[in-house]
Amino acid sequence: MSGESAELDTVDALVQLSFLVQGVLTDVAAAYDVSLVQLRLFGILRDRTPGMLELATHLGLDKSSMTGLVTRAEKRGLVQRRPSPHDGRGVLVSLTPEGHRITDLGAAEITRRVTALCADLTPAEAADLRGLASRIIAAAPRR
Amino acid sequence: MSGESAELDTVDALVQLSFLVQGVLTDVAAAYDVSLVQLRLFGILRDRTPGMLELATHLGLDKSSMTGLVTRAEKRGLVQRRPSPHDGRGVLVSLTPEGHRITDLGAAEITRRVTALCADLTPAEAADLRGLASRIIAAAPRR
DNA sequence: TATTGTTATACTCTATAACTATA
DNA sequence: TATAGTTATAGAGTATAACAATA
Repeated sequence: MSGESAELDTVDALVQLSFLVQGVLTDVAAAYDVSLVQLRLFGILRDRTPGMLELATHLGLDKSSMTGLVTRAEKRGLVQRRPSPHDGRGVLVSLTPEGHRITDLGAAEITRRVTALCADLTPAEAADLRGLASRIIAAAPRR
Repeated sequence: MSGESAELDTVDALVQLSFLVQGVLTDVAAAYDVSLVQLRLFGILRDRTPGMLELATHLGLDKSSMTGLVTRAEKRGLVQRRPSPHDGRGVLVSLTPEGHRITDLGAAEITRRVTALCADLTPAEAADLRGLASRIIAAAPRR
């Protein structure tokens, strides 16, 4: 919440760091002319071919919000809907080759730029940071 | 970008941590029925009484986006516009008492919940985390 | 009846371009 | 001319409620 720099307490440091990282994610998404939510959607589709409800759960959205999200990505040729073979009501969403391509490029760019943020840390310090962050993540309630 | 838990590299750990913290911020904002951007706006107004262009710069928005943002907050009685005494074209934006109230409550709640995220860290570990995060923030290009 | 997904509707947030009014 | 701000417009993203089709 606070202002420029100066001495930061732990809460301010974590909040500002989160804005820094999210800024990178948003920038990278924008470079491919998609939103951060779209990029998260594509990240999920990298490993899976879920239905609309499952996607909505993972992204924390209402199912009705998924319809527009997927439709817009579909119109741009980045994802596709296919009828579920097991359930006549369901559709399965998957990446197209083009969607896969920008997902991979985006992920690589995110890795590059977040790594660059840590350029001033020694390998041991980066490992410390990874360990502390991982413990916070592991302890946090599953969302 | 990755999935559940398992071993995280430094980039994944920072990305997931940023979502965790941003989730807290968004939750707290939603508890007061405002958006995260609104809460950031109020945070700026805590210390200052800027004009629209200055606000737009701080929030990384176009000036035209500020108009609606401020107007919606103004309609809810959380901020107010006053004509600038020095420049007949300008307006100065400030918090109302009610706006100040929810800003303070929101900030306290954020502190509480982000601190809770770190509950499993020892004081020394929290200090390490603060130091590492602060260095990343200090090294990052001013946005 | 319950579940999956879409549609209709309404609102916030955002940007671009054109405009008004001051400087 | 340049600057501060608003308006008009368009589109993404979101939710609620009502709906259709299938289970």
